[in-house]
Amino acid sequence: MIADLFAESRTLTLDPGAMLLGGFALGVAPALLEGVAAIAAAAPFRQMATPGGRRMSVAMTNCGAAGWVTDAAGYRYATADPLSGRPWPAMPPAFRDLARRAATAAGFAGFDPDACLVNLYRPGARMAPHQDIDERDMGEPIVSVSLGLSATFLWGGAARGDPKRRLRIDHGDVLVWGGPARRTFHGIAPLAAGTQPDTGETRINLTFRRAL
DNA sequence: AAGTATCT
DNA sequence: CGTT
Repeated sequence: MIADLFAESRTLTLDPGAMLLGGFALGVAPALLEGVAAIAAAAPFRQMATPGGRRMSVAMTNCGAAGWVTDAAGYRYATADPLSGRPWPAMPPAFRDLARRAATAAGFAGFDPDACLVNLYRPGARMAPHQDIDERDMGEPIVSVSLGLSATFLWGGAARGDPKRRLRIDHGDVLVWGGPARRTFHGIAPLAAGTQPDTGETRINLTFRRAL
């Protein structure tokens, strides 16, 4: 059946423990973007500094009990926004629900994120390949939601120098990785300029983690 | 090094 | 290469 073939083509296994769920978040994308606006009103996007002193091209904020931060002191999770001293905005129920459903679809039932890093990419913004290794329990997966402008996702291997696959990720796509793929090096190529109906000239990424 | 520059 |  054509519909089944289409549905099949929307899911791609990258490696054992790593899946691209094409369009998985499309239906809730408007609700997610409303949530992002509310979060940014309370905890504005800001370009953090790496421990090496370079300003990141991606602007970030967080919601949930913990938020990922970086500054001269290093990479870590913080329960308060360093800009305001107040707790990060609560994780909207629609965020948590989407993350849990995506994790379950990828074989990680029971995922309960306590942190959501919100990344804002403008044209030229990028994320150099890295591992997500600041979380306490590496047995918990990562759920990454793409909204707005399409991007090129770089999917590497267990070592920094491993070759990277280049995957186009579009509005509503969700990537989930865990288990044997949990420490895979990954990144985002410099964002190409463009316009998208829901987010204008930007890409928004929501990355859900169990941090604490 | 979740950063960049520079060379083959 | 270096406010890792």
